[in-house]
Amino acid sequence: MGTKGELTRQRILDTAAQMFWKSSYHSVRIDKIVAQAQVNKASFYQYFKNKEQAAFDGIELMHQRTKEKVFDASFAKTKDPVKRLESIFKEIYNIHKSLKSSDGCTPGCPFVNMGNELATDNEKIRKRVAAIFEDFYTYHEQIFSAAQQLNLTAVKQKPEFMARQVQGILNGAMSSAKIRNRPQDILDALHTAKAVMGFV
Amino acid sequence: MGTKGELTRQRILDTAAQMFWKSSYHSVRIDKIVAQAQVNKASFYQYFKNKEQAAFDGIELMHQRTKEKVFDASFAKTKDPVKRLESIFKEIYNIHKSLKSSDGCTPGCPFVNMGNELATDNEKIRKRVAAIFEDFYTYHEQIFSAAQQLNLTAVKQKPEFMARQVQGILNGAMSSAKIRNRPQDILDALHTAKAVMGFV
Amino acid sequence: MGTKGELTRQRILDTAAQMFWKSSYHSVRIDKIVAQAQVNKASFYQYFKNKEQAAFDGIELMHQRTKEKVFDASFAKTKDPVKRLESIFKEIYNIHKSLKSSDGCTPGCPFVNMGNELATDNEKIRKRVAAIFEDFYTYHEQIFSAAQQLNLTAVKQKPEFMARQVQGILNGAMSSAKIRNRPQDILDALHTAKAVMGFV
Amino acid sequence: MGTKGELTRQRILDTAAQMFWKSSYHSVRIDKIVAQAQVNKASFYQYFKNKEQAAFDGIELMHQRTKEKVFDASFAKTKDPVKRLESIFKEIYNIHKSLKSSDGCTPGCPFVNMGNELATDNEKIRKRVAAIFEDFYTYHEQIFSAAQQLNLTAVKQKPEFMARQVQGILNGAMSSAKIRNRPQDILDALHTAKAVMGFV
DNA sequence: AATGAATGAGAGTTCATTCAT
DNA sequence: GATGAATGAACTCTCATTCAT
Repeated sequence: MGTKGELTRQRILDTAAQMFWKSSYHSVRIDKIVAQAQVNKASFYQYFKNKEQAAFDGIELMHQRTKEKVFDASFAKTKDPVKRLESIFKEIYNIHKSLKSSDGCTPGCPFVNMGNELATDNEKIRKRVAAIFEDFYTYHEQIFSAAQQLNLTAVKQKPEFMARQVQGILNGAMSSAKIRNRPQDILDALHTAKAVMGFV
Repeated sequence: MGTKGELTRQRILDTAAQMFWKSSYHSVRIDKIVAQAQVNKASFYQYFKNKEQAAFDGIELMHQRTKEKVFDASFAKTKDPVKRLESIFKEIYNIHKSLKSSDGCTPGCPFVNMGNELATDNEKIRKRVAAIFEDFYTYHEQIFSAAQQLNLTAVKQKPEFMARQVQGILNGAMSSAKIRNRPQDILDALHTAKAVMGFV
Repeated sequence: MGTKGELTRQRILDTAAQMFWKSSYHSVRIDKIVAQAQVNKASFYQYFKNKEQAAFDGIELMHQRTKEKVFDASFAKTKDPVKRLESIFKEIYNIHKSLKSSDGCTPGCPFVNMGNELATDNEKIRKRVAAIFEDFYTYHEQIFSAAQQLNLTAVKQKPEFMARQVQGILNGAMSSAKIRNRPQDILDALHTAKAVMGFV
Repeated sequence: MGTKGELTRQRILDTAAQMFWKSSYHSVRIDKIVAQAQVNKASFYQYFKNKEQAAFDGIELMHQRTKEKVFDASFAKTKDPVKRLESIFKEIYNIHKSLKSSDGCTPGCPFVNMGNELATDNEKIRKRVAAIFEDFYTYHEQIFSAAQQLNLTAVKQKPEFMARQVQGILNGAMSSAKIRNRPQDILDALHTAKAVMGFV
């Protein structure tokens, strides 16, 4: 687990995931990853079959991290479904705002980025990204179900449907934020998500 | 105008734009474009300074085409704001559905695709894509303004704000459709867009 | 002779010769020549078999021009051998000085330039350049012979030998002027040439 | 220092420098260099940023080699200024004579070749070549100064001026040798150089 | 566990040249 | 006599990947 090799692997993976997120799969070169991670290029291939595998594993790393820092963290803060939703959007907004300050870039959603870039060329990656969104949907479903049970909404949609809509709004907002280089777009979309869910 | 060279340029540009859309900027090789367009590689460079320029011009081609076939066409069909919105989503859905049938791919939004892939690496492209969305916003503004004037909605938001939200929903839905390989996601999002705009 | 086609040919040839002189054979592209000469690229090939032929004919054009403007002009001015030599160097210096003023470049000797660049790769060009120098030698021979007959020098060398030495000094000076971007080097070498010839 | 990579770099550089010398910058292709040096093309780019850098470094290699084998070697042989000058010309002549025997080519001066070919297009290279000649001038200055001090010459010129003249004669002679494919021209010029310096 | 070095395949781009009108 | 358009071949340079130690 905490062996030297495992630490090296983690460093490479972390570096790669960040770089893919902030730029794109194709425009990040192995050379740059290993330079940034301060490892030899051959070490990269000791831990990853190829670039695709690093991207694949990198997405999963981002998944776990997003789960923990955004979704689970938001759920841990409060039981109120509305506040949970607010927290999710705000956490993502905060990340983007601080990245824009430090790096000057608004990277958008790592899953949408990689998914959109590779979906039609790489079925394996497409499916992995799709699966990650399935996981995120469960959080939105919980929020909406709870809101329905607590009579916090009059909207009659099914939670599974609503979950996809809310994640779609969030994804659209992150693309917007990236393309317009304007993190605020994420926060703006929170209002829309709440409106859709019937959270007055 | 209709000169032979201009036709060749159009053929290359059309081919390139389609390929970039269905795959991605980086994974489309010049070799493949010229093979598909049935021109010599040197001809490509007679008409385009470089790959980036072809992508740039290709985005603009898609912009004009989308404007014409989706937005203007939807506006020409009817004056009813709700129906106009419905038509926009449905046109896009139809395009995706038919592409999935013919090519097997769900390509998503060409502007989001290229924007997300290149935004952080290429400011010129990012700005061009952002400008295209500004143009699309004007349609949504018209729709929402008209709806307000016709008392078709009780929502009090500003049209400029609402326009961005609706386009965001649409973009999110196209990403979803691409990543899940499910054009239906676009149609599903129509319901959400209408809800947000207060179109009962 | 003065036909339209002949004029076009002259314009191309003149342009090409100038460009080869100021840059180099390989770094001047046909595209640039025809753009500068304002002719269609196919016209270039109507008048010249290929790039090499244009260079070949261009050298000959420069030869005729140099003969006329530098050597014959210097001989026409005076019968005094020393003044003839001085005039040759000064003419060449003036050309370089004025080119540096107008174009910012010190192009050196067109024959040495092309000869040095192509001699080992292109025997045809090498021989042509060598032949041009043989022609120039005759002027220097005349100068030195006359000086000997007029007792203007005590140097006993053969005129043919001396001619090569003087042209060598001149060529060395033009290379120096080009590489150091300093036309004055040509004028400085006049002193050396006179010393070698025994012109006190 | 003597690492494997450094040896590879040296092999590439040595090969490139020789090829540039014997042909020209533009007519030597990377493909040919790597074939000759028996390395992969990518290895070339591991050690050199680009072709220009290889040429630049190649010039410096030639500089060091010429310094050592021609100038320093001539100075090491004797303290007599006249003999030192003779040795310089003779060494260069020998190199050319032997190259003509082995390769059939008379390559001329590597610095003049590259300088003349690139001076007007590439300021970086021009300056480097000019700097190399500045270095060579110091040897000629030493020779002429010593000759003056030893009363071996009656010529009153300044050593700095004389140095440029002698190197000019040498350069002119090497161009002549190359263009006429006649190494003897270098030896002939020795007589001229001595005459100019007043070495009877 | 790590690294210096190498490489096949291919990327984007440019060139001199020719075709068709 | 001139031109718009096309092209094969080659160019410089880069990439993901592997070898040898």
